Amino acid sequence: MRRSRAFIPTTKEAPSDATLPSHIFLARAGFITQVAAGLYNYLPLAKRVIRKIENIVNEEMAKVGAQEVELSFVTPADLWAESGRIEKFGKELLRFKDRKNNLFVLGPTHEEMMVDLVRNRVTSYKNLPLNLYQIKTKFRDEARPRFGLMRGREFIMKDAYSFHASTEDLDREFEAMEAAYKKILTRLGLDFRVVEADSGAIGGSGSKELMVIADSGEDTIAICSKCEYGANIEAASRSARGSIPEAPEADFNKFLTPDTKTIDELAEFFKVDPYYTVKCVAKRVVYEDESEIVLFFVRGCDNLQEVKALNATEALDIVDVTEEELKEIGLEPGFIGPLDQAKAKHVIDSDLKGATNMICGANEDGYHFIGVNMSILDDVAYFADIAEVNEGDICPYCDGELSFTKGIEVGHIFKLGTTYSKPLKAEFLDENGKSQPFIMGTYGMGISRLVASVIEQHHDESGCIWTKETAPYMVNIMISNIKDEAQVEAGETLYEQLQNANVEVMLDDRKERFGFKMKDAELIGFPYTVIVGKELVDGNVQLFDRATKTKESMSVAAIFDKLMELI
RNA sequence: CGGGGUGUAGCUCAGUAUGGUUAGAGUACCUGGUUUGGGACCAGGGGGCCGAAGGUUCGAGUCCUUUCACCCCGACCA
Repeated sequence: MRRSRAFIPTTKEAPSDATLPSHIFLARAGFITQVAAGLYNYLPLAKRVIRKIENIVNEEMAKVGAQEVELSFVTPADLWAESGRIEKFGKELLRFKDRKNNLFVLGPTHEEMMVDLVRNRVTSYKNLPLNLYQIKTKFRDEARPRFGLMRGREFIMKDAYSFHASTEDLDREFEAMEAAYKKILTRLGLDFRVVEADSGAIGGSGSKELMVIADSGEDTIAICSKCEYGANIEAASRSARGSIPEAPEADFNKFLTPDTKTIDELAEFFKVDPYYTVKCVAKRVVYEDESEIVLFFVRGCDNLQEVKALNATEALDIVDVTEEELKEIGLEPGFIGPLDQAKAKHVIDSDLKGATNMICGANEDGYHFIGVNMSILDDVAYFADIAEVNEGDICPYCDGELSFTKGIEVGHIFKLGTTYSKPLKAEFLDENGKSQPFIMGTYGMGISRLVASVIEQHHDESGCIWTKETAPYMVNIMISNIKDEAQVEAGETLYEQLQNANVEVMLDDRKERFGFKMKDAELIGFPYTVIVGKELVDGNVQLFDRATKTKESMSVAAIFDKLMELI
C-alpha cells in the first residue's frame, strides 16, 4: 500500500476522553474513530489487525475440530423468553420491533441461537460431540461503556458452543479448548494467565477466565508465587493459615465493651489480633419477588467477597442496608454476633467453623462475648466460603503465597452442562434410545478486546508496537526525501520486491519531512521501517526496529534478505 | 441506575463570573514559495446554526427553562 493513498488519519492529539494507552494510540494512529458511546468504526489498519487475529483463531479452532458458522445478529425475542434470559439480561438486551410488530433483540451472546440451530437437527449420540463457533459482532447495551475497544457496547466476539453426550466428553473438550485458547494468546504475543472464575448467572459446573496481565485491567486476580494457580478474586480460595497468632485464652463470658463498634476498636480494646474477632457484614439480598436482610460473618482480619456471598445465598442481587433497617428488626449495629440466630438469616465463613477463643458481638449495645467456641453453631448455622482472599494468603494447592495483579478478561470458558439444553428442550437419543438433554460447553473470546490488549501490553510513549502476528503491515519503507530521485527509485524497487515476496508492506511516499514520517511510523507501530535516506549516497539504507527503536545501516543489496530473515 | 463534569472549526481548547463590532488560538486542510534526518518556515485562503428547542432582552456563545449527547466515579458487566 502506498501511504499517499492510504486512509490512515493520524493525529497529534488524542481524544480528550481517552485514558488508556490502547485507546489513545488506536485513536491517534488512525485505527478507530468513535461514533457514539461504546461504538467505534474500524478503519483500514484496525480491520487488518482484526483479520489477523481472526485468522489465528480460525487456525486453532480448525485444529481442535470446531466448525465455523455465522448466526444472524438480529435474534427473535421469543428464544430469549424461552431460556428466561430476557429478564436476566434486562436492559443490556437491545430490543426493537420489525414492521410486522415482532419483537427482536440484537444478539449479546448466542447460546439460545446455537441451541436452537442444533436441536432437532442433531438427534443422535452418534453425531456427538459437535463444536460450532462464529466470529461476530455482539451488542450489549452496557450501562457504562468505557476505555475504547476495551468495553464497547458493540464488539467482536468469537463464541464457540460444544455439545456432548457425557460430562466426561465435555471435560475433554473443555481442556482442548483451554489449550487452544492458550495457543492463540501465545501466538498473539500476550502475557496472560488462565484463572479460575466465578460462573455467575450463566451457571454450570466450572469456568475459567483467560486474563491478559495489564495494570489497566478491570479484574483483580490472585496468583500463586510457586504453582500455576490463579483465580479471579471473586472465586479465589486459600489454604488454612500457616502461622496463627497467639490465641487470647478466656472462658466464655459476656464483657462490657462500650463504644467498640469496629474491628479495629475491638482488637485494640482486648489487645488481640483481629483474627480472633468475628466481623458482621449485613446486606440485603434480593430475590425475584422479595428481599431480606442476611448477616454475613467473617474473621475480623478478612473482608466479605460479595460475589461469593451472592452465590452462597442464591439470590439475584446484594445491596447495602442502613443502620436504621438493622435496628428495625432488633439488631444492634456494631455489636451483632452469630450467637443469635433468630432475627435474620446467617451465613458464616467456613474459616470460622470450629474456631475457638473468638470474640463476637453479644447483640446488645455495649457488649461482646469472649471465649466463644464456634463449634456450638455447627448444627444450626450455614457455613460457606464467603471471605475474600488477601495478598500473602497461602495457595490452596501448594505452600506458595498469593499475590494480586490486574487482568483484562479476554476469554471465558464454561462447562454449561444442561443449563440451556434443558429449558430449550434440546435433546438427543442415547445408546439406549433414551432422550437426554445435550451436555454443553461455551467458550468466548473478545476479538476487539484482544486488539486493545495487544496495545496495552505493547506500546511506549511514541505509540503502538505491534507484534509480528498482529501487525497491520510488517514493513514500512520510508523515503526520506521524495524529491530525491535515487531515493524514490530505491524505495520503489524494494517495495516491489517485498510485494512480490508476499510481504505486507507500506511505502511512505508522501511529500513530508523526515521527522514527520518517522513520528507517524512510530505511532502506527510497524515492526520494521526501512529508511531510504541520506545514507543512500553510500549505497546504504537503515533498518529501524520499532520495538527497540534502534537503527542499523546496511547495503541496499542486503536489506531484502535481512527483512525476509526477520519476518 | 445514583453522583459529578463537559458540549464553541476535522482535532485540542480559549471566550461565558459582569450580555454589546464581523466568535478566537493552536493544530489539521487548500494555494504559492523556501526547506528536506526527528511532527519545519513565510505569505495567502477555505472552514462555525457556539449540542438542540423554547424564553428574557433593543441585543444571547454568554442569562433562564426544557431537552439531547458525550465523559468521569460508583453500581452493573455471559
